[in-house]
Amino acid sequence: MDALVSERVRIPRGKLLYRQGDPLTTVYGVRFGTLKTVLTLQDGRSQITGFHLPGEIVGLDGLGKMAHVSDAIALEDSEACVLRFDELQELARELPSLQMQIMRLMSNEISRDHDMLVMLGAMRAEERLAAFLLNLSQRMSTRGYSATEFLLRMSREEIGSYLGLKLETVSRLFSRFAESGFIQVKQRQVKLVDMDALRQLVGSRC
Amino acid sequence: MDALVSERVRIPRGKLLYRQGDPLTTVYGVRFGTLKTVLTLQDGRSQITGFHLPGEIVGLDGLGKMAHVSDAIALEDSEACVLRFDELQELARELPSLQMQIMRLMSNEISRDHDMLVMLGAMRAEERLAAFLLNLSQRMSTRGYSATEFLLRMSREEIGSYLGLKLETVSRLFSRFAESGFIQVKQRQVKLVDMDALRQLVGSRC
DNA sequence: CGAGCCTTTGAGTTTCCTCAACCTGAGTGG
DNA sequence: CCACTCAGGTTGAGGAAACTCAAAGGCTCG
Repeated sequence: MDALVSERVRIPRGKLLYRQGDPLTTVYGVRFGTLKTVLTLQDGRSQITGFHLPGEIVGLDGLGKMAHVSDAIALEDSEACVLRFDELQELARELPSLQMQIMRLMSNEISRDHDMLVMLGAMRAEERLAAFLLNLSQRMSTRGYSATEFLLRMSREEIGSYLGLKLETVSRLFSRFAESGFIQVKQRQVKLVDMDALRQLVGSRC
Repeated sequence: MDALVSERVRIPRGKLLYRQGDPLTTVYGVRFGTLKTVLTLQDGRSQITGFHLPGEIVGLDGLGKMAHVSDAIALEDSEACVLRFDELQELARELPSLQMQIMRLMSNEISRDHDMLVMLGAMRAEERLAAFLLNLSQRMSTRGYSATEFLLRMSREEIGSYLGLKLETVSRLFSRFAESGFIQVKQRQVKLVDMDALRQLVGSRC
């Protein structure tokens, strides 16, 4: 796998790694930092389709059209390794396990997207934010960071865009969660105090 | 591709093709009929993640976990061809074009899901239904059916689940669209009268 | 240290949901 | 063949959730 990494790119905060419509010749593995992928409609409305942490692959969604279908933007100074898609394909031919690995990655992305559909389609604002925090917590912990205390790399507005809510709603929810003693928030520093309460929030509703 | 089709299965209306949690050894190509895929939460709430017409592949989302992550249910008497996944993988090794084709399929599904995320996250009820009808129209027409007149295979409730709305809301929207002269509806028979108006609905909002 | 962005909070509004009643049409049994 | 039943669909009234608009305070970064 490492043999594929032909080069690396640094993406300063706020800069694009790729742009909607760019021809797709490469996909990227996030090395460090955080990216968001954003899909923009003709009328200017946009939706964040994902936040991407180190170890995750971005760009796979454009493979069918051989062109990127979203913008990828760095939320903080980040680095990604470049995976030339033709080389990847070449190597996959010789290495069935890699082929399987790629499919697994894509399948997991589909699965993740379906979870998001449930979130946007069937959950209330409160539940969405709780689910978001728990998901982030889980991902941070698998990367060796604290599961309970971390820094949000994204603004309230970006969280809102991801969750299908307005920034004011997100802000109010943070305040409400803090009031209820579920979390502590100081700006973008978040501490999950009562994860069980959050889990119950997500799992509740009948 | 045809060599892969080891067998076919008929799925009578309302019956399951596979169930959430089933070990994944096969994926399916819809032959005729219509399927829905449904993701259910612990608390019983569920979300329809897709409607699947002939020519589409279902089951790819479970590949990462090697287990199905949704239920697939027939909306009408349907038939699917069974693609054994191990054979598929085997053949893909020899046939790079097939490998590419599978990736393309999965990528398209990711892309489609992202469009759904935008719909659920950034669009109003009215826009969602308009987008749904236009999408269905487009898919019917690529299958050789009329782009303007077709039979909905799903109930108002199922449309609602897919679009993140309640059945009453869907019903009211149908009535409103009909009143405005955009469509004609009689039960599940729909006729798109003014597709441009529908397109404008989707593309509006600033 | 100032400018601008991000965030918080409040008040009022809109959208969609909930609950409820009623209608319609397809299938069933007398 | 007709009345009955029942699931699916429509429509209305009222309410809740989230949005919009607005104002003010707090960080961050140049």
